[in-house]
Amino acid sequence: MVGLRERKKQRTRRALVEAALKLFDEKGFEATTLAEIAAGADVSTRTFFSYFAGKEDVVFGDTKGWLDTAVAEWAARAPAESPADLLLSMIDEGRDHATVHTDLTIEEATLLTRLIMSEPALQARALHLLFDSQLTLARALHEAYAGELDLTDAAAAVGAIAGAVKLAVFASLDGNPSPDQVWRTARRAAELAASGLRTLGRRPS
Amino acid sequence: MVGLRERKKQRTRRALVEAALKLFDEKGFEATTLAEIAAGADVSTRTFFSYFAGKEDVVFGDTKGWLDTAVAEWAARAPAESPADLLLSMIDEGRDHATVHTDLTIEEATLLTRLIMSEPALQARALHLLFDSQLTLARALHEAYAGELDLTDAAAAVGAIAGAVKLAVFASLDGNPSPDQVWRTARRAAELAASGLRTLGRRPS
DNA sequence: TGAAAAATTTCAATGAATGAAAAAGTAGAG
DNA sequence: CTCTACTTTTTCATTCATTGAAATTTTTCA
Repeated sequence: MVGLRERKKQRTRRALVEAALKLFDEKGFEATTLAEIAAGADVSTRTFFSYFAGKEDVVFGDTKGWLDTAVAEWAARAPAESPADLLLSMIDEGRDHATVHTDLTIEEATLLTRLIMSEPALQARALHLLFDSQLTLARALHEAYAGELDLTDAAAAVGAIAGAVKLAVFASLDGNPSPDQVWRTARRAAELAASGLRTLGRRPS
Repeated sequence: MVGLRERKKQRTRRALVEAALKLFDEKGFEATTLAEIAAGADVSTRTFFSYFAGKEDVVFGDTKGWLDTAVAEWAARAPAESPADLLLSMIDEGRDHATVHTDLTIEEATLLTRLIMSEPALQARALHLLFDSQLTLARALHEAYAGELDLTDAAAAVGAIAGAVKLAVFASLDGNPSPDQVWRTARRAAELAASGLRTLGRRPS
């Protein structure tokens, strides 16, 4: 089923991503022009746009796609657990999910992180992506726990966990933590949000 | 100290904002060109950029400025209350703060909300703005509660409250709520985050 | 092979954003 | 009032992202 055409397209796509990442790394996101990326992948500038909707999309690849898929899967299981527990287990499983559904090397992942951290445009895009899936998840939970959880509360719950994790992880990123440390930070933040902030105030671990 | 020069600049700025808002309302954000905005304010296109860094900035005005100011003020008071209470009181006071420090009519505010809700680019920008001040606030809290609250926990706390409020409010916006209802939603979401999500699961109010 | 279908390239335009130099307007001294 | 220093605005020219359309090349398959 994977004819020459498909194979070629995949190759071109990868070439574009690699060329782009290389250039972004070397000269920065802003300073890299689409013309250069296209040249690096040996295609015309116009062709770039039949693979990606814009410069930023090279960086985020199919993030939206698998975020939506993951959200749908989790939501489907919802009724089995309490909202809080479900949200927590998502963090844990997200870890595996991420490693499986992403085809990036550690180096690439690190580079992407650095890029997103430093480029405002990418940061904004990332936040937007995250926000959208939170909304999707909230709606899904609202459906899943029909009658027990109104949309606003579902949104508040999802937002609280996601917000806690997001900000905690980001804040911790300064110290160049290992992926493992990042996940630990995420889990702690999620626990904190689930248990309530009132438990705060004294020295944490 | 308010010579002709200053007055004129303020007038031009207001003219630009008004022209832009009018056009955005009529034809949408994307469809409006800078040339049209400039024409509407009777200045050259180039002049637009000496007032705003870009098209999006017309919409957000000095949001970043007063967000930062507000954050600084709140953080200064921090040691007086527990982190959770401080965060909660920020919601309440934010309401007054917003009405005082904003020079928009209700109609304009409504229009801006609609715009931001519908234009992805503006949404992304808004999220980014919010994110930045959360980070600032988290750092400020970390300083304020020196020794008692590590940065990651501070970030988690701020992120949880802000995330809950953000998503809950956004989700509730579908029903064209009154400003008052919006603030109530915000407060409920904040309470929820502060008390912990585990309190969820049964019918809320 | 020889189309039909799909992808790529070329060409042309629009619109945002920015730099630089020329032109207009404003403040203040005399 | 009027000249000069200082600011702002306007013009002009350019770069770059993004998009549409037509022409061209590739791939697929009967």
